[in-house]
Amino acid sequence: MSRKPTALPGASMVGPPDRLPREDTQARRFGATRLARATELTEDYVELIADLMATGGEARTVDIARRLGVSHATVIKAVARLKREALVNSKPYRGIFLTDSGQALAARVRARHRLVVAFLLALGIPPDDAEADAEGIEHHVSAATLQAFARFIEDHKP
Amino acid sequence: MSRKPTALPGASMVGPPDRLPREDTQARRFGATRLARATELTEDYVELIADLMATGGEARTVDIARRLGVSHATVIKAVARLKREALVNSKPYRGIFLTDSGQALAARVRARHRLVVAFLLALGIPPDDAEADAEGIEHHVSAATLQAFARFIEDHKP
DNA sequence: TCAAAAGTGCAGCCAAGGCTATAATTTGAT
DNA sequence: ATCAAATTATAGCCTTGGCTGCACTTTTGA
Repeated sequence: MSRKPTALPGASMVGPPDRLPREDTQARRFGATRLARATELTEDYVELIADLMATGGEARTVDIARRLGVSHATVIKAVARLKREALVNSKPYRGIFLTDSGQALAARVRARHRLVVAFLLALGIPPDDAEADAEGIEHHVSAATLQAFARFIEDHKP
Repeated sequence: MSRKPTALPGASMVGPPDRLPREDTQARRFGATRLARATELTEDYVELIADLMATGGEARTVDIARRLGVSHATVIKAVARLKREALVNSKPYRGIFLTDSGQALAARVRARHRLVVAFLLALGIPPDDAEADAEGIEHHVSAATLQAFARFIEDHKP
């Protein structure tokens, strides 16, 4: 069978950067996607906490759990992680609060989310699907794509 | 503090279906996104295996590992899971093969991937970003959105 | 006021998806 | 034919993100 030598890391690199999706290119892309996946939940939590505080004045474990559809124990563990990452503060039996960097992240995430939803709506996608899809898509949109979305919305103003 | 009653599951539902994103709606959306996340890797593997077989005639553990940028041990574990899910076949020290349902899934995933990339390109996003973003986005695109993407591409043919 | 309900926290379990290190098998070259 | 290199497999460990069950505070309301 083939047993092709498959270009070792340190290999020559004499030829032109061939136009085929080189292995390491794809590997880098997968790595990036993997990283994005890891930050998805963080972004979801921070965005949700900001939302709860904005509308109800406080973010409680049980509220987050209900909105996310997970058990409260899961939320407590996640919040512990967010605390380690200095995105939230909390004291036992007192609510959960965003730190400054938590708020900054929330603002960024929120803006991006709105833009993605607006874009999907401008494309003519039904609101329910737009919201649902945005939830998953928003975490994987590069700056270039975000810009393109914004441009499209601008060009399709009523 | 507020301590709002938060509409229990079986609750009356007398009032109008209020326009705010109801808790359970959002919870359902998050659940769906969570599910999508769980299937992402499956889809990536199946797509990659199909690709390797199409171009090189076989899919080997080490090839998959290199393309994905993970260790071979990780691949072996993932393949074991795919086997449990009846998407691939494999015998020790022999390659990895897609079952019928594996091939069907691969075909679907591949078509969707191409469509998403084509859409991003049609939007004017640079090829590199388009490819990278598609990798993450493709797993979160509903049928409705996919249709909208196809329509857009059609409408923007040169 | 004080007991029940609601909310919070903790321990321990599971599966997934990573890893390294070690063992086993196959392949290729001499 | 043999032996080294490549490939494949296994074992054991870690973290994350789920869960349930139990214990502990806080809040509420009779």
